[in-house]
Amino acid sequence: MLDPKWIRENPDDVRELLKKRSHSFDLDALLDLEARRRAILGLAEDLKASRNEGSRKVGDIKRSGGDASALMEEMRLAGERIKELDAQLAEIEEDVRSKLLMMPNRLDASVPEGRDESDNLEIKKWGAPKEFPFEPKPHWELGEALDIMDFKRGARLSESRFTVLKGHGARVERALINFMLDLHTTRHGYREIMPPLLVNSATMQGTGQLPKFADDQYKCANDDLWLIPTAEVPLTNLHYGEILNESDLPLLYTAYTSCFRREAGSYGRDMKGMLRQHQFDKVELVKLCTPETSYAELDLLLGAAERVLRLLELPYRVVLLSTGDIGNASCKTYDIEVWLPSQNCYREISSCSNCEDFQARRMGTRYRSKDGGRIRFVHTLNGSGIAVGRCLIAIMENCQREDGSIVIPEALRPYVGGLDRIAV
RNA sequence: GGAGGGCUGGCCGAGCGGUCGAUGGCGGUUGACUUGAAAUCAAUUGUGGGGAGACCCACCGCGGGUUCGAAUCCUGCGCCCUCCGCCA
Repeated sequence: MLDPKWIRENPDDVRELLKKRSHSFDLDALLDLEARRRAILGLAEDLKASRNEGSRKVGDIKRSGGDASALMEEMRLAGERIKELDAQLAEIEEDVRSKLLMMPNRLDASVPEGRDESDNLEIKKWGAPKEFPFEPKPHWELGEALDIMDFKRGARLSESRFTVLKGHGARVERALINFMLDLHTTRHGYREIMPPLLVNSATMQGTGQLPKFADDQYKCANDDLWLIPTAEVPLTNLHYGEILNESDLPLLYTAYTSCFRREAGSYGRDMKGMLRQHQFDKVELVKLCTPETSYAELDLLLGAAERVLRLLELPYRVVLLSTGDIGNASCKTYDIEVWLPSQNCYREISSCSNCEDFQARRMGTRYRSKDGGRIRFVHTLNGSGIAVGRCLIAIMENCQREDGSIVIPEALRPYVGGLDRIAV
């Protein structure tokens, strides 16, 4: 959520922002509503001030044994008028808030302008795509041949975009989770969290999934609970409504969770294999920090995610998302894309964002600064560290041999009981 | 699912229908003492909103109601805790 005061004082900046994000939002309607809100607020507050004073006088008169009935009648009428104005105000305020919740975040100056992902800026490349002396197979062919991925039964149990991992497939998935969590907790200073996978509406609103993106989420029919689309949601909201001490910052959290996404609007895309699933595993990284440090923290977070791929020796590149591709809640986002030989291109495996105070405002998460104790909103950051299922795919495709077997990266072997190869 | 208890500031906790935005303690900040720290003492310290400002308004889980006036009375709801039942 943006600061409403900033919005009404800088309408031109807001208009430019909306244009850059190609976001259709009726700013004039909001500004209009805000003006009405303040006008009515002024009336109501003046009336309340006079009622407060009148009530004090009634008390004084009664204590000294006088007759206050005329003043009491006057105050009763004022009270009725106040009730009317308060009702109008409540309606307008709710309207303002629901509009504010639909607005996107501001953009960092370094974000390149563009229409879509083709305008993303490549920042760096690490490792070189391997040259195969044979035609590399896609992971779904490898997975079915090795009997470690079962798409047919996944679809039968649930529907399409659900996959069953079997044997070494399940084992490597689990090994990757442990490998990543160990790395982030022992080398990067993150605290491991095991959060709920079902969260309430307020929590989903805190990180920005609601109200705008309700269609992308799985909702429980009989409860106010939603399946999390990413551990970003429970991790970032851990300190919902709290005032933290600056000395406690930055807070670094990591969690492995399953993630659930309806993938509405992506019909037909990536239907083969398990690149795009309704349920997938992810290790997430989240930071709460001060505004002064958030961009330095973003670089560190990106580095932590990159390290996973480096240790696994998987070639990747980092791109800076353009204004046309960046998420609604983010000021600046780096995507890490891993090389997938079967697709002959890089595919997203991590997304690292600085949301500044956008989520903190929604969550009411603030901190008391060391100097003078001023209270300010924290900055929140999140990134995948990294998507586990896609990492499994990347290993299978990048480390495949001509005979259809897969070589396990050395760094992962301690996590799979020394297994160095998956073969038929 | 059944029965009971609770929800007040950063935290803990007191609160009579009328200067209660709220006693007190802890914590924070500042100062004194100290080479420094601890301890001790003193002062100070809620959040949000409106206004150029003096200042004003709101907030005691949330929403209604009674009243000139509600943290306090009535009412509906939510959440938390305890016990019983069921259960991995």
